[in-house]
Amino acid sequence: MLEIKFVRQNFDLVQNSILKRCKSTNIENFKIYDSKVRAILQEIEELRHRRNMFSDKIASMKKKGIDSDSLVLEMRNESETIKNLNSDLLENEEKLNNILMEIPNIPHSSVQEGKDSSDNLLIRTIGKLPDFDFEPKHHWELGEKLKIFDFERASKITGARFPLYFGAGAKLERALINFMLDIHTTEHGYTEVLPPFMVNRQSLTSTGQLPKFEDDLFKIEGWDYYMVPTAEVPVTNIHQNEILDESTLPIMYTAYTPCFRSEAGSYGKDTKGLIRQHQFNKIELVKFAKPENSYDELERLTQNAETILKRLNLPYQVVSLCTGDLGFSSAKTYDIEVWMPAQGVYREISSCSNFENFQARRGNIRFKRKGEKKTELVHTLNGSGLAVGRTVAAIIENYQQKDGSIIIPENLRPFMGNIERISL
RNA sequence: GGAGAGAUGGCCGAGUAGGCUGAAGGCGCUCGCCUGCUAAGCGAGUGUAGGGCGAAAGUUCUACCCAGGGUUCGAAUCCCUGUCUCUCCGCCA
Repeated sequence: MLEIKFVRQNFDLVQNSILKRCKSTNIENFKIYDSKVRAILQEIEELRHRRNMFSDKIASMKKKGIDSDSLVLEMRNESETIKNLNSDLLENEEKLNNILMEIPNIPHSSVQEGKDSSDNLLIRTIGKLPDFDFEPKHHWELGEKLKIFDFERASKITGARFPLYFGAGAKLERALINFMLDIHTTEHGYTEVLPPFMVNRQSLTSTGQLPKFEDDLFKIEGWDYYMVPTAEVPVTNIHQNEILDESTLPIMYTAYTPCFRSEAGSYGKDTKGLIRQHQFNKIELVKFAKPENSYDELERLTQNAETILKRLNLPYQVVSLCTGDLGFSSAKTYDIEVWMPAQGVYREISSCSNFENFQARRGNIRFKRKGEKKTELVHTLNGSGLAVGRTVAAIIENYQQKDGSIIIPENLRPFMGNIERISL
């Protein structure tokens, strides 16, 4: 959320930034409701001031034994007026707030203007593409042949787009989770967190999934709970409504969670394999940083995610999302895309963002500098480190052999009982 | 699932026969003093948000004692609903 004062004073800039994002959010009514709210508020405050004064007067009259009935009667009416004005106020405030909650973050000045992913800026390309002397197969073909996953049976258990791993496949997924968590905790200094896998409405509002993107979520019927779409939500909300001590910043957490997404609007896209599932595993990196450091922290966080790919010897590229492709809450985002040989394309495997104080304002996450009395909003950042299912897919495709077996990346072997390859 | 107790400022913790209590006290924090360092000690200050006036220091008004309703001229204090925490019983991985 942007600060209401900022929107009021920089209305054109805000509107412009929505245009740059190629979004159609209409904020014209902001001005109307804003001035209405302010006018009503002023009136109420005056009336309340009067009421407070006369209440004191009534108190002292009663003490002295003076008759105050007429004054009481008058104040009774006035209280009624205040009550009516107040419901008027609430109504307008709600409308104003709804608009405010749907305004996306302002892109950082370094973010390239563009309409969609085709305008994203390539930052770097790392690693050597594998050189096959045969036609590389898709991971789902290889995986099903090796009997390490079975999408048919998964759909029987639940429905389309759910994973079901067996044997070395299940182990590979688990090994990667441990591999990633170990590197982030022991080498990059993150604290491991295991959060709830369901979150409430307030938490999703803090991080920006709600109110706008309810359709993307799985909701628990009869509860105010939702399945986590990403660990970003529970982990960022650890410090919801807190005032952090400056000396603890940056706070760095890493968490494994499964992620649940309805994938509304993506029917027909990536229908096969592990790329787009309703449930997938992900390791998340989350930081709470001081404003002046947050862009350095973003670079570091992105590199932390890249480290995993480097250790696995998977080729990838990093792109900076253009304004049109940027997520709602983000001011700047780097996507890390891993090479998928069968399709011959780079696919997103991590998304690392700086939200500046956009989420912090919604979640009321602040810090206090030593010697200062004012609190400030922290900057929040997060990124995948990495999406596990897609990493499995990438390993299978990049490490496939002519005979259909899969070589296990060397650094991962200690986590796989030291086996060197998955074969029939 | 049944029965109780509680929710107050950065933290701990007073305050319920309704009216200068934005809220005692303590801790913490900030500034100053003192002790050749440190610790201790002494003094002063120290909530948040919004609005008015002021160049600023400041000043003034409004709101906030879990949340939302209600009673009342007036509620941290009374009533209702909800949420969360704790204790006991039951059940259970």
